[in-house]
Order: sequence, then C-alpha cells, then structure tokens
Amino acid sequence: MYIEKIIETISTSYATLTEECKDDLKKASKILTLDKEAKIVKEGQFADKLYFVVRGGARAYYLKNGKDITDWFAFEGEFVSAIDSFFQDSPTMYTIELLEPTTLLQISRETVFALTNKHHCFEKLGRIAVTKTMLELQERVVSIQFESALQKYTNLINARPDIIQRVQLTHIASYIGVTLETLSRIRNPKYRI
Amino acid sequence: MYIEKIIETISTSYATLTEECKDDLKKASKILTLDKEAKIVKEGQFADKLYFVVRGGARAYYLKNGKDITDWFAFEGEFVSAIDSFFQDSPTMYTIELLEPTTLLQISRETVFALTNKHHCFEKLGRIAVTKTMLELQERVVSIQFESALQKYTNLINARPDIIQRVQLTHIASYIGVTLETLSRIRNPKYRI
DNA sequence: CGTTAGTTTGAGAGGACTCAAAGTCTGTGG
DNA sequence: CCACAGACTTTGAGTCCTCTCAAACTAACG
Repeated sequence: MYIEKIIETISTSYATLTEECKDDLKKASKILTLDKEAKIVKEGQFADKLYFVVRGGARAYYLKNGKDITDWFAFEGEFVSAIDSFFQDSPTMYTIELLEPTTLLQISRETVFALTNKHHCFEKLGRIAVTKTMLELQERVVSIQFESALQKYTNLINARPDIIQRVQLTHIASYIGVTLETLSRIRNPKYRI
Repeated sequence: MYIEKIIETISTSYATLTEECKDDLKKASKILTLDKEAKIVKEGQFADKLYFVVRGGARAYYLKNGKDITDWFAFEGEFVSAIDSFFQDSPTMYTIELLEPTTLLQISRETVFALTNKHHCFEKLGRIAVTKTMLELQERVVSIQFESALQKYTNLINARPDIIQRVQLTHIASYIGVTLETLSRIRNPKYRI
C-alpha cells in the first residue's frame, strides 16, 4: 500500500489535512511491516514513535505483580503508542506487541510535535484522535466500575465485536479486568441461568 | 475576578493564546457565580456549554439502577462539561452539580468550535485539555482494574489529596467504585491488619 | 503425533456487597 | 444557645461473585 494512500485514509477519517501537511507527513514517516509478536515498544523505553495501523493489530500491556495485563487494543485505522510516555516524555510502563503480521505507518514524536506546531490541521487531527481515545476510556471506566464480569464482557462484544475473533481470551480477560477462568465460565452458556 | 485575568490563567496553564484569540474568547464567554448544589447540566440535555472552574468545585454523576455514581470531579483551574454530550452532540447521561459555591467561566459549544477553527492556539488548548483528561482516565482504568478497595482509595488520595477534604465520602466511594460501607471500613485503621 | 500454548472445569477461600441499625455531625428554629 | 431533624458515616451480620490454586482437556504447530 502506498504511503500516499495511507495518509489519505488518515486525512479522510480523522481530519482533512492540507496538501502541504500531507507532504510533510509523507516525508517524515515510513511504512513498517512486521511479524506477529514483534514488539514495537518495550517497558522502560521512552516511546518516541507514534504508529498508525494500516493492516493487522496490536495490544499494549503492562506487568502487574508478574501478570500480563492488556490495557489497549489497536486495529486497522487506529493510532497506537505508549501514551504514558509519548505525551509525558517519561519511560513507559507498556510493552506493545503485534497480534498479527502488521503494517504500520511510523511517525516520530519529533515529527508529530513539529507538524502539530506548523499545521493547524495536524493539531486538529491530534485533538480528534485524542478525543476519541478519551471517550473510549470514559466508557470503559463506566463499564468496569459497577458491572458484573458478564456485563463487562457483553459491553466489549458490543463495542468491538471484531476483537473476540482476533485476540486470545487471556488478553480479553485482563482487558476487561477479570481472570481467565472467570471469563471462560462466563462464556459458557450454562453459566447464565 | 475579572474575566481578563481568568482568561490569562487559562492561557498560562493550558496553552498560550494570542491577543486576538483571548479577545474573541472574552467576548463570547461569561462569568457565573452559583450556589452549592446548583445543577449546571442535567441528564438528558444536550450539553452545549463548557465550563472552566474559577473557584469552587463540581462533580458529574449519573444514575445506575437508581444509584448516584460520581464519575468526575473538577476544581479550580479545570474544565468541566458533560463530555459524552459535548463531543458527540447527543443527550448526556450526566448531571453536573456544584459541590460548593462556585464561580465558573461559561463558554458555549458553538464558541468553542468557532474558536477552535479560527485560532490554531485555541485548537492547541483543546488538544492539551483533552490529553490531560485522557491520561487521567488512563490511570483511573489501571487503578480500578485490579486493585483492592484500599489501594484504589490510596491511589485517589495520592492523586488528588484535596478531594478528601472537599467531597462527601458517598461521592468518593462511587468515584473509586466501592460501596460507601466498604470505604468507611477501609478508612478505619483497625481494618488494616 | 508429541509438545506446548491456550482454554475449560472443579473446589474452596475471601473480599466486597447487601441489608439493617446505630452513631455522629450540622444547621435551623425555638 | 440548646434541641431536634435530617444528612452523613460507621458498624454488624450474612451472602455471593470472583478469585486462587489445581488439574484436565483441546488446539495448533513443527
């Protein structure tokens, strides 16, 4: 897939970019195609890249008491980065790994900030992308807060039906905040009396 | 407090605004001083206002199975709105009520969007404010997800020590996702053996 | 096919919930 | 300035959902 087409997709789905901005973006970004399980960010690093998923998917996870907790999924058409690090210039708690063979558009933090300052349209794109994430997190807080394991699972299926097909149950379990065993029981229709 | 000074505070703490932008903002916004318990947004409304808290505080809550769940606090120097409605132009699930006698700067959604399009600096301010909220929500998801009631309470105290003095325990309990009774027990030192 | 990763099933324990009641604080009126 | 009402918080007892630990089952891959 040509880089122009990818940038056009971004421009269409997030915020319209001017030709000059698209051109600047094109010059400063590059396409990566990586294997499943490749790690594009590792815990402790300063995450100085932003990625746009062209094809495939990724998950961000962190370790809590030695357990792998999935905190975020990103698939085609979505941006992904270690947000704790990218926005605060601190070492990240996250590792981001690819769930499938994946094609990414890679943009450096430096580029993002430069384009953000130079082009109003790119700032807008950033604002819209961040707003989208904020609203998604908001709904997640509401879902996690006072719902049963079954309800949280149902909420996820409704919000992102594709995830179930593409992600291991282990990761879905930690994403919605239940143990793998509980998730397995929930999914068994007998459980729902 | 003069409106110029409030806008200057915003400009200093979020993103520097040009004189023209500050002027436009000044013309289109107004100061409100309201009593404790006043509701600035009600469930079911289209929230067409954004507020900046000059003095005082507010909480956003929603009803779940008849129970009042606090979802957000805002105090001096923070923006507050019914974000589900404000950004998606849909009726809100939230009611926002003042916790104290409060002074607010009120800005209409129309103004926000107009200034966002007209001034790059205002777009930037929006991006920064939204990013701040996004990161806060992110930490909240992590805190809620796999922590005990005591840990969640401790996290909140560390993140916002002022809240405990200014907000009822009932609201703090629902904010961190535990019952009032559990919160009360947690706060009793005897409980922690 | 054997090996390993991933998922399901089982049994028992525990943290937080619910329902209930007793305290404690705060503000208003006599 | 005290007393009472209502709001808020604490304490108690019992229950239940989800967790933990353990083991069996299943699928995927070389």
